[in-house]
Amino acid sequence: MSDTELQESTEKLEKKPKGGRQKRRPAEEQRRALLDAATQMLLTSGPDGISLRKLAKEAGLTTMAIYTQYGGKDGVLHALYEEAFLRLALKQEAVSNEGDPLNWLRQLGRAYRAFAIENPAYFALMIRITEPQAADNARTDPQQPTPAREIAAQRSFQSLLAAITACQETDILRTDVSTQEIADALWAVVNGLTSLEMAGYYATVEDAESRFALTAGILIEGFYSKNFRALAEHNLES
Amino acid sequence: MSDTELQESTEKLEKKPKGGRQKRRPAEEQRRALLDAATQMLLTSGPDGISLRKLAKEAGLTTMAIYTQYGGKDGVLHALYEEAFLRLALKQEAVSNEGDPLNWLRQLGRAYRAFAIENPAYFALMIRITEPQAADNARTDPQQPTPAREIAAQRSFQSLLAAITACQETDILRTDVSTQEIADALWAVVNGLTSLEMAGYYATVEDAESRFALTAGILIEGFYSKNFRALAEHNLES
DNA sequence: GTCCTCTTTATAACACTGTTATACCTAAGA
DNA sequence: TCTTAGGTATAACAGTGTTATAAAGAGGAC
Repeated sequence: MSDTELQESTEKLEKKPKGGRQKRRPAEEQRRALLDAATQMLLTSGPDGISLRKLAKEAGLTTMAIYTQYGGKDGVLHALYEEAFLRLALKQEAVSNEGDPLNWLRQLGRAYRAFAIENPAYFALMIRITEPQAADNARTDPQQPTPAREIAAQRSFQSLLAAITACQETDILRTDVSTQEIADALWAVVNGLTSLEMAGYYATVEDAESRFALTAGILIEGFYSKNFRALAEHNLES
Repeated sequence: MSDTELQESTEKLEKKPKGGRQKRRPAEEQRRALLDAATQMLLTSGPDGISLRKLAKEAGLTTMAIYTQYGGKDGVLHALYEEAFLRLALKQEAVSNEGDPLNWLRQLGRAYRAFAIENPAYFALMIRITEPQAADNARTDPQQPTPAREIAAQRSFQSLLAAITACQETDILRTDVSTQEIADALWAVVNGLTSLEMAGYYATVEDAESRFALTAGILIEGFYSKNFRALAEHNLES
């Protein structure tokens, strides 16, 4: 993971100066120092271990700077949240999309799980904001997207949609179900399995891996096209 | 939901008096008053809205009483957590287990989702403690069960295991995969779908229902036995 | 019934948290 | 250079969970 790539995306979020008046150099440095300290704090102590006062002390600033730069604790968490999705997206995009589209799809699922295992703090943050809070709220006002709803528009979701589309175009997966529906189903399952594993539900890594392979595998097979299903069964018998 | 049933189970958790010396009547009343106030606070303000000071004031006690009765905030949350699983278990057991075992299994899944929709605060609490925290910890010391691991031993899981066993005995579901494996798979999917819905991922209730039906349906079909699969396809064609 | 002991109380303090009001000061525009 | 809008620092505010300490209560022993 290159820092420049992360930096690029982070700078997009920079607030545009309203009146053009700003201490520009120090402001960017502070933003970055703050985010770096927050990242470090997230990795070592988890999402709950982040304290504004410790954060300010770590970055050599006062708490007020956090408010001017990020608007408060929620702003810092949101920035980390976006960085988490960016890191996931980069990992998804690192999966080779050449060759068998079905293998590509499977590798995407494995990459999702691998990301959670490698970055448990980031994963915790991601599903934390995905927490139950405003299911009704989301329905009453669908125009205002809930954090969870944004995920569908995230970069990391694009790889999944592309892989499924490729599988549908090569007559591996059914086309009588929309790409979005298949993506939703696969995401729900992969995320559900990974969440349980991270929560310590499975006793061993082997257990977690076998459950993941079994469940995700069965679901994907359920979306096989008729032709591909016949082909797969034929190959299995011979 | 009858209060007596809940009371029964709650009293099981009562700490046994070490020396036999205790103000018995007031102690039990306080415990209950505290838990009732906590339940009320959970339902109105969510898990984060619970404050020990407000709780004590609501129940007409001081904060110290909470520490002697529950040992602190974690103790209160744990009590609510157990009550949540008890309520879920009662809802699962209310599903009729007569007639078609496959229908029983399907209804159990729907009951899980219905519980979350009817009791969003309880559901939030349940998956909150199921949060990523100690996956590694659980693996290094499998004897000490993680909260998430306890779920498998909970009453609510027993219905699921029973339904799957019934389906296996009537040659509806495969027997080359263990009951536990099927239960794990179904739970991961149903919980994953429900979590996403409660997080506001699906725009409409119809969307959520159709995704639930599609994904859970496909997974269950993947566990069909050969005979039942042939039978199902035959019925579908005619 | 009286005394002793141990537990539960109540009060208050401790060490934090996120947030905000109020001055101060700096840096940019006219 | 002067003015002014902005960021900065200090400190206060309103909370939080937890804990030390002293007063009060109840139960068993005698």
